[in-house]
Amino acid sequence: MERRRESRTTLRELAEYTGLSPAAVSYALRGLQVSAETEQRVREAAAELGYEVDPIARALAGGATAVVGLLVGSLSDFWNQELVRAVQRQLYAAGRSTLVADADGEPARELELAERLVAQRVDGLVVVPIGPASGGWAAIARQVATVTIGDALPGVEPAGEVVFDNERGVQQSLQHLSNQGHTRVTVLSWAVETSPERQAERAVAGTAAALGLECRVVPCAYSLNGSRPLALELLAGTDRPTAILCMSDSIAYGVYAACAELELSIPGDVAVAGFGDHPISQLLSPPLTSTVWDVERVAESATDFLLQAIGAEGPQATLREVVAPVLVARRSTG
Amino acid sequence: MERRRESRTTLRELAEYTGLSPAAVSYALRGLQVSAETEQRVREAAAELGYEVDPIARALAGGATAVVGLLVGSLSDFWNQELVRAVQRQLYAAGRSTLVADADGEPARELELAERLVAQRVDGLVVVPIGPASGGWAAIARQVATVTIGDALPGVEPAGEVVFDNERGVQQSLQHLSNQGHTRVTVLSWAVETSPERQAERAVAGTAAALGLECRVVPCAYSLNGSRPLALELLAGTDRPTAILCMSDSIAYGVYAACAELELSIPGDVAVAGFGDHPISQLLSPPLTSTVWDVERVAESATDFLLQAIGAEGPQATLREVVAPVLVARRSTG
DNA sequence: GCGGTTCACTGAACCGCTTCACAAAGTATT
DNA sequence: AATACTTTGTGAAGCGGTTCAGTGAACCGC
Repeated sequence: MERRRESRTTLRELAEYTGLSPAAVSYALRGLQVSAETEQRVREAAAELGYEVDPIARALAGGATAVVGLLVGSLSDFWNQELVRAVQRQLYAAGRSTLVADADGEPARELELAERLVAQRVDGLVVVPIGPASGGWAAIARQVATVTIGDALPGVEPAGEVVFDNERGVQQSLQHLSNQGHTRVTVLSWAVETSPERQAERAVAGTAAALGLECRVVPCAYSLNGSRPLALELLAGTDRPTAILCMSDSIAYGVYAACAELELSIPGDVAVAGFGDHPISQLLSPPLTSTVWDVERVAESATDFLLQAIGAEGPQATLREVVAPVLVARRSTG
Repeated sequence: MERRRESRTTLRELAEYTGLSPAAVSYALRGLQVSAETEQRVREAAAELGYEVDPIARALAGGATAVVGLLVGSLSDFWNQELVRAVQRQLYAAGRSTLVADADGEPARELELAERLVAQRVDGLVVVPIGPASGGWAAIARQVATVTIGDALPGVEPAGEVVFDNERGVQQSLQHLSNQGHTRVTVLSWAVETSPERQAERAVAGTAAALGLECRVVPCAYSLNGSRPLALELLAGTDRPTAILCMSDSIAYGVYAACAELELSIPGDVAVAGFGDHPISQLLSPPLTSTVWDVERVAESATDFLLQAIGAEGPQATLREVVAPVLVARRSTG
């Protein structure tokens, strides 16, 4: 396409203009080492000439890029889409750009994407992992401030993490289903086979036992299209569960679709509960019972943590926030 | 956070290792100017040393970044979220990363974001505008290959554009509503006040007249939360329309929410039609009548155009694709 | 009035890659 | 055999910032 950059004014030009050395200007622009008077003068000159630092040059020279990588395990999941939007917005407000990468449900792709982001010199990394994270993350976290949302990364002491209290979330959901008189519930969770000890599953087993529920965990892709065929199979079978707990609203949508195809009524024939509470869930018919993980709140904490970590001098203690589940009972569970 | 980049091997090291000059290696890595034999040797050495070019350095020196900017007018719109996912995936397949920016419904913010993306040295720009695009776009398009999706950018001859045949889309929708016996329809469109001559509105007026419909166009934000209050007002009023045509499914969702609050039945009390056909729309009750704009297809064309433009030598003719509307009649319109 | 600090600023090297002008060697042309 | 192109490769100058060692002036206590 043979496009030319319009030549923006450079720091050197600004230096000449102000009669200072490039070094002085560089410092002045960052409020370092120079007298208030000089800083002022440089600022004004910069405004006059319409000067703006070149993020690329700054990055190469070892400075910050003002770009943050946002690595999402599966962008097919609607809740994650909302999360991306929210994080993106927060980072924008903090003057940073967002490099988004989607592992598209392939755990193996995550690390590669992370490396790519690091190569792009992102100042920080927000990871919404989809297990099982292979090794190699430690090296990433060593090079760049990393915050995780949801699952943890193995062998990594991230700068910050926002974790969902899935255990309590599952407990509440199962409790609720049990209260509604359900006894046979299937849990659709994308993570089961990949990391056997994961919270949610332990919680399922424990709580189910306590409640006397007959409970089964079935692995399921993290999207509408992933869950529909599975749900069809599940619901068409002879030992249809009386309730399905989906570890994401997107999964629940697939179940709704399957029910529509099989002409099963919710919650009459089978109750359905989601996780995450996407804005659309309350518009479904029946409105979907779900567990709220406040997207905005999560995004805010994550970016807070990240910005703190980026700003901090040495390695700090891991910042951590556990997000409490809030069950919203709607009509999909009776 | 005081994080150190692990020192990757540099091109200079690779040059020493192979006994060539840095220049030769640089050329070899890009398959330029050197003998096949040398190229081979360099490639092998690169593999041995685990060398990978530094995208930042390359960008600064004037090469390509392999990063594409994706600028979305409103990421609150669910269809746009899907579009971002799709474009992101396509670009990933082409070996490129995506810098996502969301104007968050503020037309004024778009240009600033675009400039930021250009400053980041993106190789190309995909813009999903929300009008009215102010001037300044021409400068952007001159610097970087630009593809638009949906509305056009004023004063710009983009490298490519994917446009929706909104005119026919609206025609079909109104025709359909008319066929269902509706006479008073309100169109919710985010763009009305901002650019009076815009396609859709002209189409509305024209078609409405032809069909003998009493038709009103009301400007509306491009999201669920934006349309709900508006819909409440509209539906609570005395001269409630018999049908509402929403220029995005997200808008329609807000109308559903309003109907639920007011206990109005769809399509009994008011018919609703959307635009874009988000995957969830068919799960609503009643399933939403909408007009399909195939996201994957749109994303593919857009990235195709962009990659061609990036690869091309001189300015080319604008690549253009008009996406035809496909009306999917569901129960929300009776 | 003198060593010792601190403050404000400069010069030059450097980040890692690209590119331009040019050289050496090989091949074609007349 | 002399001239003129190719082909393959080199050296050095950028790209636009940052940073580090160093310099001169001002300030300090005594």
